[in-house]
Amino acid sequence: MARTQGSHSDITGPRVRDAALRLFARHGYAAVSMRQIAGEVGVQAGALYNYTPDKQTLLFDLMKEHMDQLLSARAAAPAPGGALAALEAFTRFHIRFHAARPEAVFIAYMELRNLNDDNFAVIEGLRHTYETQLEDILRQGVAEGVFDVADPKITTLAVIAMLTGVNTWFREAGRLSLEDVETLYWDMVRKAVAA
Amino acid sequence: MARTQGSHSDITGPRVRDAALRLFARHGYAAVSMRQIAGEVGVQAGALYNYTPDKQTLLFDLMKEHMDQLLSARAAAPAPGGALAALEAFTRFHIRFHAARPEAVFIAYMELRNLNDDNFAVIEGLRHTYETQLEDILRQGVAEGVFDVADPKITTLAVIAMLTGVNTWFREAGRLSLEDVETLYWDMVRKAVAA
DNA sequence: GTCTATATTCGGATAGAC
DNA sequence: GTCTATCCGAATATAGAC
Repeated sequence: MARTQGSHSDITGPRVRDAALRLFARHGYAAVSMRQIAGEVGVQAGALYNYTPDKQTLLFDLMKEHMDQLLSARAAAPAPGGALAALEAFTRFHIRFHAARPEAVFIAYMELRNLNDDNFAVIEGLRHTYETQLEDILRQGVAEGVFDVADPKITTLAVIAMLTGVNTWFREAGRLSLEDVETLYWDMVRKAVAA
Repeated sequence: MARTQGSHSDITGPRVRDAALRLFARHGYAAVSMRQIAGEVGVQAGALYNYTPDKQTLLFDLMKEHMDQLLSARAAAPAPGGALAALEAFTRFHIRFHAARPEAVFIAYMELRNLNDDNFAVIEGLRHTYETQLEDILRQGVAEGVFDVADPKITTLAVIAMLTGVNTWFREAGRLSLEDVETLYWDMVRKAVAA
C-alpha cells in the first residue's frame, strides 16, 4: 500500500462505519472528530463525505442498523408458545445478542441525546417495539397464571435494565462463560416474576 | 441587575456548578462549552476560571460530590440487622436517593469515559465501596439462610442496574408515586433473591 | 471578581485538482 | 474516490484593564 491516492470504494464504506462505531463507543459522539475517524480508516477527512452526508447521519445509521438487527434477530429466534419458556428464550436472547456487540449497544443507549428530533423518534420507536415483545410475554404469563406481575410495564423496564446491565461488566475472558451468565440471570428473572 | 460588572462571588460558585450539572446532563460533557455554562450563569467565559481550574476538574468535582453524598446519605440511613430488612432498606434508599437527583446520577453513569485516568480511579473506587455494601447484605442473607443467591457479585450488579434503571423513566408527575415504585421494585428484588 | 480581547488549536464541511 | 487546501466558526484557556 505504497500509493497514497486511488480508489478503494469497495471496502472504505464499511471501514468508515467500523471506525466510527469503535470511536463513538469509546470516546462519545461529541468528542470524536471526523478527522479522527478518517485517521483510523487511513483517508483524509474530506473523503468521508463520499459515505455519509454528515456526522449526524453517520451516528443515526449506526444506531438504526443496530436496532434493525436486534428486531430481525429476535424475529428469527425460536418463540415458544408458553409464557415461561418464552420468557427464558427472551432472556437468553437478549443477553447473547447484546454481549456480541457491546459497542453498538453502548452507542444505542448513550448517544440518544445526540440525535436530532426526527432521528430520535425513529430509534425510540424501534426500541419501544422491542420492549413491547417482553411486555406481551409478561401479560401472557399473568393470564396463564404462571407469573405474578403487578405492573407489566414497570417489570418490562426493570428486566431489560437488569439484562442490559450485563454489558457493563461482562468480558469473554472473565470468570463466567456467557452460558453461566445467561443461567444466573434467568434464575433471577424467573424468580422475580414467579407466581 | 442593570450593572454588567462587579463582584458576585458569594453565589456565583454554586451557580456555575448548577449550570454545569444541568447542561452536562442534558447535552453531555463534550458537547457543552464553557461559553454555554457562562451564558447560563450570566457571566463571560473567562470568569468561570475563578471557580475551576479547567473543564475537566469541573466535571470531576460534580461527580465526586455526588458519590460523597451517596455514601454519606447511605451511612446516615437506618441499617436493620437482619439481611431481609437490610435489603429492603437498601432498595428503597437507592431508589429514593437516585430519584431525587436525576441529573447528577445521569452524569455519574454517562461521563465516566470523559474523566482522566486519576479522576476515573477515584470515582470508580467510590462506586465500588457503595456496591460492596449491597454485596455484603446478600452474603449475610445467604449465611442466614434467607436468600438463595448463587453468585453475590453478579446479583449485586444485576440489582443495582435494575434499580438505577428507574431513573430512565420515572417522573414525579407520572402514573406512579415514588412509594409505589419502591414497593414494586422491592417485590421483584425480594423474590429474585428469596430462598 | 468580572470584563474585553486574544492566542492558539481544532471543529464540520466544501471546492476543485487528479 | 481521494487528495490538498481552505472557509468559517467555535473551542479552551489566558492576559491585563477596571
